[in-house]
Amino acid sequence: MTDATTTDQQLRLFIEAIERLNSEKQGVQEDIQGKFAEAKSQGYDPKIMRQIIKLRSLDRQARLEQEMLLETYKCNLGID
Amino acid sequence: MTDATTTDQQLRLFIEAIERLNSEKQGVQEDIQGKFAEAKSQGYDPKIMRQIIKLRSLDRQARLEQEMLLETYKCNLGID
Amino acid sequence: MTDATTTDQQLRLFIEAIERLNSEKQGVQEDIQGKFAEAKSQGYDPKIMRQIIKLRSLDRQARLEQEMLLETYKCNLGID
Amino acid sequence: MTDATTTDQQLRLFIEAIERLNSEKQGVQEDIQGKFAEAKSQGYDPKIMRQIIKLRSLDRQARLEQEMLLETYKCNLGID
DNA sequence: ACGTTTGCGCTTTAGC
DNA sequence: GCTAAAGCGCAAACGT
Repeated sequence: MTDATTTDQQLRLFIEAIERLNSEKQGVQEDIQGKFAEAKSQGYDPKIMRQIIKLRSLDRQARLEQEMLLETYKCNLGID
Repeated sequence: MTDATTTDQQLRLFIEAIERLNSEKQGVQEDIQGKFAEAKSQGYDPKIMRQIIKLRSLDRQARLEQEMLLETYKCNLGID
Repeated sequence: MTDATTTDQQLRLFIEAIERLNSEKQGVQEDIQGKFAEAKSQGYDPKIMRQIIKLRSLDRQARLEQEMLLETYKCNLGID
Repeated sequence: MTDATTTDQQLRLFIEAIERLNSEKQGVQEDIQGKFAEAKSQGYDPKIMRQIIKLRSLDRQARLEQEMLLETYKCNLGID
């Protein structure tokens, strides 16, 4: 077996692994859409649901930023 | 327990289920990035790899389209 | 004057207008970096400054999302 | 007025100046998108336009590089 | 100077 | 089919 073949084989494995993960991700995405559809069939508005999810995400991010900022201040003041 | 409470509870469950799936999706995405990083450390160019994956995906789509078309014909002709 | 020439001229004007706006944008970006540099020379940490700005932006976004959500609820309940 | 207050005030001014410049930048960005929308409504493909602008930009960069190189030589030779 | 990491812009996809 | 939003890739900025 030549080096070139070995190398190509390695690349092929990487590519196939990534493609498999992409399929997995797509599957999860379909599950998400299924959940939205299910909720919609129960009378919930998907648009509002997305806004709520977005808002909760923003709140989480803001809180994490707060903590990071505090941490940075502490580092700058030599408090560890 | 009032109807309103039941409804809110149901909505909450949908929201949390979707948020959980979002986390799952994010995890898979991180795995993908890990694979790219691993490939990069082996000397492969991630940008080129993405192009390859895209091309293979397009080919796959074309092939699936062909298969769907064939299936449609078969259905139309009563062959199954 | 042919139609083709007229069309090309119009496209050219669009392109040049956009390129000019891009230059303008780049100029503003340089002003921003100048401000960061000025602040840094006064002893302020650009990293912390960026975090503060980011945080204030997140807060603004969250507030806007809140208002949008409220508005959507009102629409759904037929309150205008 | 304490030093701390002075410092905070100065930081605040920097932050607000940068936020104002960010708004300005965002405004220019919106103008750009407006131009693209206008071009699109005239039948031009924004995607292709972006490719053209990118190409012209690359050419310009190469030209600027040449000019910088020339400048470097001039400095090295004491010509200014 | 390089590598890492974050922010910004584009592309694509989902909803109307 | 179009508009709007979310995810992704790229590039610039920071730290080492």
